[in-house]
Amino acid sequence: MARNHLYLVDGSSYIFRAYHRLPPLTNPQGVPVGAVYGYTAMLWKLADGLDKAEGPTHLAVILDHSSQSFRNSLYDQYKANRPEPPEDLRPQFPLIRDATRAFSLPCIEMEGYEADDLIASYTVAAQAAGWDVTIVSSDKDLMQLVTPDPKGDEPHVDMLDTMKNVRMGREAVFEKFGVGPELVGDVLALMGDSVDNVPGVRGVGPKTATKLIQEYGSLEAALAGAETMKPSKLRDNLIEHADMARLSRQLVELHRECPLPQPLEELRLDGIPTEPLRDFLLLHGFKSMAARIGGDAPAPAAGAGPNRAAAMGGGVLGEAWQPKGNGSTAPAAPALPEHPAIDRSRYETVTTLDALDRWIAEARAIGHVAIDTETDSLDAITGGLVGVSLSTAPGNGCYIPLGHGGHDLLSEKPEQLPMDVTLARLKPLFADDAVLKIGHNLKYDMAVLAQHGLTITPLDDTLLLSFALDAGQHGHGLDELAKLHLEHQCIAFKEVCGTGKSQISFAEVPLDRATEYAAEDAEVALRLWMLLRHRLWQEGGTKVYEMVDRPLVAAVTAMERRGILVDRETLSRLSGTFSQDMARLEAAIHAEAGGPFTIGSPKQLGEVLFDKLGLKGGRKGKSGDWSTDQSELERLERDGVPIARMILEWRQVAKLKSTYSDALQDQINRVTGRVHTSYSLVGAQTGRLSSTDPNLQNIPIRSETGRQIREAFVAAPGNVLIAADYSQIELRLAAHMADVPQLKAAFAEGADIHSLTAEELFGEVTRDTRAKAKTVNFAILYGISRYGLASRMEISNDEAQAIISRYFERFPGISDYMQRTLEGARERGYTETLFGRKTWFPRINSKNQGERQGAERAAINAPIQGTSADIIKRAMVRMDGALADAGLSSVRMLLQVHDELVFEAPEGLVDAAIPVIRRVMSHAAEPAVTLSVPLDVEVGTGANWGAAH
DNA sequence: GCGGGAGGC
DNA sequence: AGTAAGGCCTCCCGCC
Repeated sequence: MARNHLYLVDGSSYIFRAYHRLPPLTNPQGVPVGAVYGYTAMLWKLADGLDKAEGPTHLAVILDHSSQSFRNSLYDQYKANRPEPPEDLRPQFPLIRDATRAFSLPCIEMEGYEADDLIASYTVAAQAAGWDVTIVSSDKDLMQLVTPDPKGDEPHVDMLDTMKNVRMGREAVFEKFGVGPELVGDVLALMGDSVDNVPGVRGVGPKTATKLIQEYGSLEAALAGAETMKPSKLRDNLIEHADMARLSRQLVELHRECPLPQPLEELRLDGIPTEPLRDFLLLHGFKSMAARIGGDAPAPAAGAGPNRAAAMGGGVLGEAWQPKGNGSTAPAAPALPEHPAIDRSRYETVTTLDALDRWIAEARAIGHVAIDTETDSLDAITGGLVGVSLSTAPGNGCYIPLGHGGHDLLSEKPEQLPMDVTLARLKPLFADDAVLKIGHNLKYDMAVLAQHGLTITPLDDTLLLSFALDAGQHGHGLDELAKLHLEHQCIAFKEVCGTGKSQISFAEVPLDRATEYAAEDAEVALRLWMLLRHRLWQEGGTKVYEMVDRPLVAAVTAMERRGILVDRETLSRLSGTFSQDMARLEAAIHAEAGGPFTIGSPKQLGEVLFDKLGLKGGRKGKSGDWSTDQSELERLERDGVPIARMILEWRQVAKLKSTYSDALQDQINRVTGRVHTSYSLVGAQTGRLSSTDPNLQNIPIRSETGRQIREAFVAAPGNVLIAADYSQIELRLAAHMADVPQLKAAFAEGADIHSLTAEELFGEVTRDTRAKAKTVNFAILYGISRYGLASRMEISNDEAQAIISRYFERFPGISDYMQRTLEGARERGYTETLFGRKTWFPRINSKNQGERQGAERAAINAPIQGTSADIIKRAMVRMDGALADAGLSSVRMLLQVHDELVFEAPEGLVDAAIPVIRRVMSHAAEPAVTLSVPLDVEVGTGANWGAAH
């Protein structure tokens, strides 16, 4: 018999978060109900988990009765400077009680006590009765209640963040505070809380507070130890504000012995009467939820898009709360309110400070704002800011021109606000924790604004939202999404600025036209955000978005801005050598061919080789031309055709020269003197990053000639480059995900994985069998076929098939994994990484064999490649903080190459940096995922990138 | 603007 | 019945 499990819902804090995270819905009476909707859906989800292992047997909602509590008598400033809740949130407070009553759930509040104290008291009482407790909240104060050290069968207390759908136990508390729950109060007392106006100690934030408590073991010990600390500002502050710290400790202490207004047993959850609930849902227009109760509720509107499938799930609630088979019964949302069509004539051009302030106030009042920046070039690192557009709701938008005109002596500079004054006013808004900034590819806007000292936080990015939901389904450009989701055609950039030679800078666009274009982008981003946020929340996928991609924006922006130093001299010397090599080879090739032709033209080359010279065995591609690819030329070379080798060499040198030694010189930024690549966070369907302008993820390394290019990537004077890469990460993940005991054991022991495979496949380990085994291992990751392996290994299809069969026999987990993955992809249409990142495969059930097989191979590869991408991204998100915590802020992460991170560090700090880098990377999967294989990280250092390997 | 070819993981 | 037959990318070039 499972024991009782009490869920305590922190209703007051939930509604604030729901308000900021959900679209501003209104009910048929025009009352805003976005937060109420979120709250209702959350209750639904919780009550729906009734029969599940971790689900509630008892449940109560706890609310703040009033803002007065014993804390006010301790400290009259407590919560004194809390801002008033936003206008459209206030009417939603009483509705929270209505919603709770509609579910016939107990709603507990008490004069003079805050919700936190009631929650603490119920938690303690339930624990004493031997119950488990889950606190539904993300309030950091409540983390003090999490059971410090769950042993065996003792009842436990954890927290559940329903918005992010994550449970937080002791580990999560550690991750956040660096100490166990029992010391959280001490940390909180030191750091203070500006929202609640808990004073703390001046100059002590979360980092220092954690460090002090870790070092001294408690607040009192830290205060006592201050006297013996070495003289510093911190020491002075600790001594001077010791009383404030002690007062703060009392303020954050939870009152655990409040009288319980309702006894524990009365909180039992055993069925929800449907009548009052349906009435409530219909009253507020939550139609699809109402429809799922059954009865005479009207069916959701036809064509409700993504909501429809969920709405047709039907009947869950009416049938005594049986959870559905797969357990993930996110309630369907009400149809989003119809917004008026986009009307560009309503946009405002902001040219006065009064108007600017009005927009800023509007953004603060509503709690979110969509932003977009316009520049005079695509280069975000040094491009000039031309204007900023804002939108706070469907139907509005403005453009603030800042850098128009002045480039053309004939045209006058239009009337506009001064840039410095405007940015000074926008700066606090863009950094305001209470105002969510929405945009499409905010990494670009962040880079542009960073030039002026502005930061953007917190943020939501519609590009990343779309990617989290629909990777593999379609592109994620703003215009494409507007067409797809809003049925709206955006003004194209080229309609405003033209193309080619006659293209003008955005700074030259007349203000009326610029306003239409720029404000439209902001409004479209805002409307998309409403839709996509909502879908993400319904369809799942928030975890990877919240924990990985969203925090990555700032990390990647910082890397791009840092850039990497490239030595022009080295490159131009290489270009010279390559020119000579090419001229020499060209002469020899022409002599051999009996006349000049364009070697770089595969068409001409094919004709020369197979028609003119009459070489045998060529094959033709679908264009009807002879194939002249590497394998074809290598075949000719083996047949003793000397021109083949020369052509191969010519191609290699030509590639290196045009793509790297020549092109990279042009990419050195005039202003910074460094090369700043641009990373796309949505460039690869699997979740990998991609790099462009220039692509720094394909700098040569395999050939000796190519490797010389790497030597041009150098550390700044006094610094060293550190290259850290995951060893065999994809094979390790395959071993874990497919659960292959031999492979896992080999990785655990640090054995050579290709040798092990060679032993298993061929019975002996030689240079030759090891090389073959390596090829097979990689082919497996890419979704093997006997044909592919045969051509790669230059053996017959039958031989290739025999090797594959033997591989599957030796490692049965691999073929099971492939089958499972494919079945999942066929049924659901997508695959998932260990962290829950989805990739869609719309062609997985195609009737076209080629398409289908291609999708199958991709589907086998995606979870492995994608999990690897998730892991290195998690490492990147944590890296700067970890380095800073270790006092290594001057160690800078510069590049990511899929399984490698490159850093630049002052010479004296290299030895200190390496263990930090290694630790962050090798533990990056944790705590979300515990791998059954170690993640080894190989680290090299050097004056240049070539030497660091 | 496409496709072949080649650089990386 | 026979074909084509390794995953994820970006960049350059010739050619249309």
